[in-house]
Amino acid sequence: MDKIITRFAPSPTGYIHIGNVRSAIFPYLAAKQSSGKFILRIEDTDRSRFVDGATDLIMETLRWLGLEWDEGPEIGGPNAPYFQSERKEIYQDWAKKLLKSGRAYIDDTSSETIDEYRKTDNAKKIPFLYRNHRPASADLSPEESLKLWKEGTPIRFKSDPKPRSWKDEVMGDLSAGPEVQDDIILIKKDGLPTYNFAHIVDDTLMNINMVARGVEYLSSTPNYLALYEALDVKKPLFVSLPHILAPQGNKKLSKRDGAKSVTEYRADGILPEAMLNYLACLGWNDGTEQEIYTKDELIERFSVSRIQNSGARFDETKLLWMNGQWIRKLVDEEGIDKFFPRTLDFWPDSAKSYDDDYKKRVLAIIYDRLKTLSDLREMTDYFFTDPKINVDLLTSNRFLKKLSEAELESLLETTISSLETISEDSWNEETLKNTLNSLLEATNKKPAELFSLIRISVSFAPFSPALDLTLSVLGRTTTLSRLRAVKSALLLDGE
RNA sequence: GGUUCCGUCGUCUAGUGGUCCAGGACGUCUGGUUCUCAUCCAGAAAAUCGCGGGUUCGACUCCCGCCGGAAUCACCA
Repeated sequence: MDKIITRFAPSPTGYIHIGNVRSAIFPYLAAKQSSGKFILRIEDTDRSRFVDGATDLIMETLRWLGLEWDEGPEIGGPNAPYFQSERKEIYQDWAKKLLKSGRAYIDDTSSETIDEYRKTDNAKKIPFLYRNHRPASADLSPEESLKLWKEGTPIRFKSDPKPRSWKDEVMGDLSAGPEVQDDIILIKKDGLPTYNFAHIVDDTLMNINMVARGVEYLSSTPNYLALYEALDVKKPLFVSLPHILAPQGNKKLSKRDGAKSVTEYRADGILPEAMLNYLACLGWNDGTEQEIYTKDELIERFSVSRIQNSGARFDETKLLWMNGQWIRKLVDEEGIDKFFPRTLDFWPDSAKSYDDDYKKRVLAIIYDRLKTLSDLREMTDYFFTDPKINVDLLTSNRFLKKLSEAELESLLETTISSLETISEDSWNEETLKNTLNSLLEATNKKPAELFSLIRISVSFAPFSPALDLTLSVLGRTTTLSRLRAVKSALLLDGE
């Protein structure tokens, strides 16, 4: 297979959200699969939309997802620089080539005049095409144009409108008529190129042979085709990526509908593995029924031809499910010790004073009910701090409400004395399980009653892991003191 | 408005003329796992394959028309 050299070419206008990160993921997978190259190029030719720090945000996102680039900012490479703003002369040289071959012209028509053209055409109900209004300078000889051009004068492409057809790896065979081809701006008044021109120059220079971008570029492709021809350079493979749709409606997901940045999900406790997996499988599948893929599996199975050609809706619920799957997969495969560092930012404040070893023990019994790492904050508080005793919660429990407070108190008394017989050294899951079981027999209570009582007394949480595990991690001292505290509270309440 | 693209369960999708009265996953519901919540397991409901014609012995799959949705029409990318 030919090596695929491709690129992700964002504009530094803000963060990357889930709606546009696919145009990084898919080309990355294609490049890696073919042992090719994935290049990061920053398209910062529009200085009015430039946002400070956006490039860092973009790089951070790519790195978090594990999409390392082979050439680009901070890494360098044979085609540096990778910021378009630093490549101005290159584009101007290429534009001059077009001037020289008569395929471009200098044009200082004011935007007011252009607006007027547009208005009159609209009034006449004919589609506005700039090539119907070419200025006199379009007829200048190449030598004159070249001599007259100076920075500050825009350069326009002299289009060659005719029916064009091309192949898109996702959409299939496409075609468009001459009516969509026009004299597009190559070099702007500020001397910088437009995207339309710059990306073709850069892609050519960087030997890029596959261009993946959103479907919004589909309608400009005929113009690009004309440019490739006029420049006499090789065309890349075109890959059009359908949009990701917002949760409601049929519009593409955008920041306006509150599309979160990819890294915001990191703060929410989403694993990069899950995010990559989810995003890759949104609008792509390998034809099997597999749902969970590692990055290496994605690289191995990926194919552009299996990218869906209609838009896909972003479904956070499924992402959450997938994240839970990944938490379990990673812990089960790599163990708690290796997984633990990922959880560091997500423990409740009350956990601060506890050592890693204790937190790991908590994690080991709780991880299989996490959907996100941030669930840790709500789910583990009682392991680190004594819960607030709430007698009502206890007495209104559906299994306990048929017992009187006196009965509950005496049950607790029995439990305490029974647990006291376990020494500090033998306080573990197994002993606890046995003790709890004999307690069940001795008291002649249903597990629903006895275990609910103990569980609630010790946690006052809506749920907890299995009782023997919970008590074993809490430890002898804490367990007993919490049970005693509830017993006294019950006594007080009864008076 | 012109041009282009798209159209299978609520959602993501499998499906390239018969093996599909349409399969999987998320979500929902039910049951099981000594208490809870979750996991896990078992099961259920859920798509007249956008609509209408045609081709064919046979169409979700091919052709035509229509409808619906989206994208684009910048000295933005």
